[in-house]
Amino acid sequence: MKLAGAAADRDRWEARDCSIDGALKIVGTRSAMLLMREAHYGTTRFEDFVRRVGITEAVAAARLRELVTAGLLARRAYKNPGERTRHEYVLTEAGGELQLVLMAFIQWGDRHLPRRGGPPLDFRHTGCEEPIAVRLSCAAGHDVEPGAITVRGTWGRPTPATEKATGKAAGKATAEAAADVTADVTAAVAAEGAGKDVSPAG
Amino acid sequence: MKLAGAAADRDRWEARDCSIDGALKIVGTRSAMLLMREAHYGTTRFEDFVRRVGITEAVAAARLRELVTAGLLARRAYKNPGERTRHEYVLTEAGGELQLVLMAFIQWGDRHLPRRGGPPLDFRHTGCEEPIAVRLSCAAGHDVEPGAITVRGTWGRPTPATEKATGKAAGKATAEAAADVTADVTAAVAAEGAGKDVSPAG
DNA sequence: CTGCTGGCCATGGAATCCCATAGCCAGCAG
DNA sequence: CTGCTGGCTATGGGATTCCATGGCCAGCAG
Repeated sequence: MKLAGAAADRDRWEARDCSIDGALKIVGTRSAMLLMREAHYGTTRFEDFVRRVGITEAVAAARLRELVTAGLLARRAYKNPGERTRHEYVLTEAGGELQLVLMAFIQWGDRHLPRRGGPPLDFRHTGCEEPIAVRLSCAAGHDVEPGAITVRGTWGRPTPATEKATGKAAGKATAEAAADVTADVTAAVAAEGAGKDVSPAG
Repeated sequence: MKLAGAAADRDRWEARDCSIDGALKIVGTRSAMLLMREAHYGTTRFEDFVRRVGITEAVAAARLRELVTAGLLARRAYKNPGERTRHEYVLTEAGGELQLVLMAFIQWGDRHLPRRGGPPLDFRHTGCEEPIAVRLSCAAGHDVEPGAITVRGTWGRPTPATEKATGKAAGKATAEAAADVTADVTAAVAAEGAGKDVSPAG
């Protein structure tokens, strides 16, 4: 990666609003990540989560509640005929998109974790049956080699992307930052409060 | 995802050798993941890691040592003229390939974390300057939609992939598994006893 | 009414992770 | 020789994360 533009001097900005850090606050624990793994494998019931992940009910209950609050899972009532009403945990859109993170982990682990006998699971494209890989590509369709990434801060002078990315919500901050690029990062990038408003989807 | 083949019945196998779990043992803490982030942003010196990640020296020292042991970073001596010998931490190949995990986290966080003003960083393909995305694709070049993944266990009858994946390192296991598919999962994937009948799921 | 099951909460204790503070050591500057 | 700086190590305490055990509750079976 190459830092450029407003991000060029790494000591001038703090990565406080970093998406990695934010994501880790939600799925940063082993139990949370493995629960999401199980959800992607199709598990929906409390007891199945507990058994398949190998955690205690207390931890499962706490973690599932957090994941529902964070909008990665939705808790839904359902009822099989002749049975009592139960609850199931289903992936929301946000939870479903965690698939790329899970697949990236799996791909990395399959390649770099010392293990006897190759990867335990085989992931293939349904239908064409070719093996699946996580890749980096740009909007022009090019494969992106690991070193060919340029990172820019969006708080400085607007780039083609920040024009529309920040235009709607941070016009003021953009103007400020454009005027003085030095002492800005914590004001424009970092922050603390959080609005949470999540809608369960598909 | 669709579970198929030997993996079809989720209650018949344990995900103990799971790559996600294995990866989390190495980069599962906030400090480790953020240190890897900084390494990808080009940081190499101890003090810079401490300051830029915002952790204490004690934690940085411990985590860096673990990451070196795990093979994600390499500790190298170097000497600028007129200065004492110092050590730098540089990415190994395994560490470099964690980029997909980091980018997947960033992409997910940029889309789903509530935030005002859009993502703080902008990642573009060096040269062509188009925005970068993490994607799933198969060896035939197709984009893989989230639902179009078929997951199979490699411990059962060999798939086209396990032929060569396990062929070099676990030829014996493959032979055993092919001969008798029953007491397999615990031996190949998990580790604990639970020999039950397995119907050749498909 | 009692028993059973699935889903969940409460408690106590252990382990892990982190911070803050306070050193230690090597080597260059003075 | 002393001071200073970068790169650590040590100690003590707090927060988080987890496990094990046990209890609570809803609702269906008997």
